[in-house]
Amino acid sequence: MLSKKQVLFVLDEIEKMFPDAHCELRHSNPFELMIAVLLSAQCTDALVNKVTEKLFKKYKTPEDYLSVPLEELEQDIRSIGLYRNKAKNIQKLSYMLIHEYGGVIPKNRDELIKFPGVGRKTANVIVSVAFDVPAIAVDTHVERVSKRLGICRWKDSVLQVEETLMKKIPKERWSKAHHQLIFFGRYHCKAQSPQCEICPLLEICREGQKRMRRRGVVDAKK
DNA sequence: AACTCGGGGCA
DNA sequence: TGCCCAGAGTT
Repeated sequence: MLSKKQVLFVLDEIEKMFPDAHCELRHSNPFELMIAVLLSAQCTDALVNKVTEKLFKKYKTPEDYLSVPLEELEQDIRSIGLYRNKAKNIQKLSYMLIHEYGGVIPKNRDELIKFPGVGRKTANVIVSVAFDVPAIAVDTHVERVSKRLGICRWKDSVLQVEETLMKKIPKERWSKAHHQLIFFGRYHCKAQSPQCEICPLLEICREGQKRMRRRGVVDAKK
């Protein structure tokens, strides 16, 4: 596994590639962010942004989401997959927010996870982006990149990946590191086509070197 | 750990 | 056409 120093090298190299890594979900307050992150599950955020552009004009408050029939909210987010679950969760979440939290979104993970549709990953994004609380949300990109590079072990669970990242990265860099790993995973070290040939991290990347060796064998056969 | 929800985007 | 996408809840 990579040492702390090597992990910081990774982050510094990604900083050169993506100096403006940030949350790309459209939102102008914590409540909108909460809705947007919930909608983004198993879906590209470009699509989420397209939907929320209209959605946030129609619905401003938790009360707004409860003022329409479930079927109407479903139609408003229909172009996003899993829309029946998500519409139901948004209304339930809105009800809880009003009746149990006085309309104020809690700032700690343990409270946020109690909301339907909000898991550990979503909660981490909310606290880190909306409230500037240090956190590392492990999604598919962060997990894949961490395992390929050798920051953690291949068979690590999501929770183990998160713990390892927190251990190897200084707390003040957690939130930024999260977005850096996201950008690196989404735009460079893609699930289907990692661009190892032009990757500045190849020299310390376990999976990248393995891939290049495999490719060398293939090329030699030609 | 495996399964389900799911329309849109892309090869 | 087939496969995947800033996951979470249930079994």
